[in-house]
Amino acid sequence: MKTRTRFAPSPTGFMHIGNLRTAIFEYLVAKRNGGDFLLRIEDTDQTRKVDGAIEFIYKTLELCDFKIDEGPMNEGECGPYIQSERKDIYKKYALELVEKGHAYYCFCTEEELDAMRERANLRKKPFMYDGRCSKLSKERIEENLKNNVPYVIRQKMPKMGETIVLDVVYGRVKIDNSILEDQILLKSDGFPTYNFANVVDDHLMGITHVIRGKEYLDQTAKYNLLYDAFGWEKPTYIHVAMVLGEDGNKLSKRNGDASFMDLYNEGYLPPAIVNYLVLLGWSPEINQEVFSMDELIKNFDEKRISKSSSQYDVKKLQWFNAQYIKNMEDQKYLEWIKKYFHHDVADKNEDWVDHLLLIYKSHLSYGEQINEETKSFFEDIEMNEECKVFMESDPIIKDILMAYKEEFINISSWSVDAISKVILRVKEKLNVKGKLLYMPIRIASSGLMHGPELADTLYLIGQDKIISRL
RNA sequence: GGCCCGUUGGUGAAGCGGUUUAACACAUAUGCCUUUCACGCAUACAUUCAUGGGUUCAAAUCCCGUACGGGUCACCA
Repeated sequence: MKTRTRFAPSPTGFMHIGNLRTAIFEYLVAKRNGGDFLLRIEDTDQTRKVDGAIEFIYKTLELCDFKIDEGPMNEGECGPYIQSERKDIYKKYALELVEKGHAYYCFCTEEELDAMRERANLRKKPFMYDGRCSKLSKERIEENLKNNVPYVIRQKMPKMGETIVLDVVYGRVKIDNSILEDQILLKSDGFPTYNFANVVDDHLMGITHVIRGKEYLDQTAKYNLLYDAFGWEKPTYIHVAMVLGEDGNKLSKRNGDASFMDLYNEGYLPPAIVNYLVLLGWSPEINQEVFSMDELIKNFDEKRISKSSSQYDVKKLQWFNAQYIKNMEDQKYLEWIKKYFHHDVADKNEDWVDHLLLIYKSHLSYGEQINEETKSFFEDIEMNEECKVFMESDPIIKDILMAYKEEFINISSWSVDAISKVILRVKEKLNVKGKLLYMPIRIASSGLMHGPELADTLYLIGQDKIISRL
């Protein structure tokens, strides 16, 4: 059987890295086995829909270099790929279950349910629907339906015994049937619930491997019961532990910026993000960390997904990103970094800009950083305390700076080479070296104690500006 | 609260009963290199695998309890 996996987000227009990481796993499982990766939109909750969300998801997956074999914008045989457009399908299958005696009509109103819940609360008992509507007579049901009494369809759960869930990561998990509520399959608005839609769609779309967050592990018992009721073959389940935020808490929109788009907009490269994320909760058998997509496909093995949750760590992401930046071709790098570079360069020529950007290539962790790093080339400089302390640490520094100034004024053709020679001459003239030779001029010209190659830096700041800053 | 799952260093993690005096990577610290900073390179960083017991000649690795963390119990997904 051909391996088929699916990414099934709800269209909220927001994708945090935990979701993305699930998509990565789904994609890799499919491609590792030469299978298909599908996109399905789970919009059964009509209140959460956001315009443009589908395009947003396509864009995100495309940036990450995931090829969608079937989805709402490139339909295959199993369409539609948007759940709200499959309403009739769910109803048909829900009715089939009623027919078979595995589900029943329930006419309890939300008010009635609330009251039951209230009563259970008072007795400090957890509430569970008691299945009273499953005992309704045929005539009563007929009559209610004829009178258009609103209804939901509930799944009939076994009251005894246990259901076994087999999972690639967590192994064999036993769930007591007595805790399973007669869950709603079809809501009174005719839409299916998430759980029901999932089972029906996964089966109809030929999904062989279901990869999802660990928070669904308990629910899987209900899924299995549903598959059994239909007489369908169950998929292979791969539940993955959560990704936690840097503070060790659950990721959330509020508490940080762990969204793919935010990272992308800050100048993190999608392949680096993917590479970082895939290693969060999964480790390859070989001792390697930087992987191309092809290498990932070759090396991925769902059996090596870890059971415990892992914490997101920007520092490591930054390291990955820096690796990817360093490995870019210069031309590609320039094209890319210019999207993030916002300083006003109207009065500079292109070579100057390229030169500047290039000397920072091996210094960057993410794109946006270029603006802060190159600030001293565009704005007035401001020394911090550390610099001031250094500048006053030795009286000879004044002489050193004067020497530089004189030399710079005398340079007739301003070039990196000429500047290097000046540095050498100052060194001999005043007999200083190391920090004392470099730091004064570095601080005076850029206001910083670190940066790329000094001669390049001075060259780019420009003769006039340097002299005036001295 | 019931049920389910997890627990190796600041972080990601390897490890699947003996060759582990716990790999590798990020971060951190120090040194080397470049007559500076960074880049790069090198070294250091868990006597110990949440904890208590047990099984075994031998346990991070198997079993049980405890603690802690997380998840789940909707006409949300």
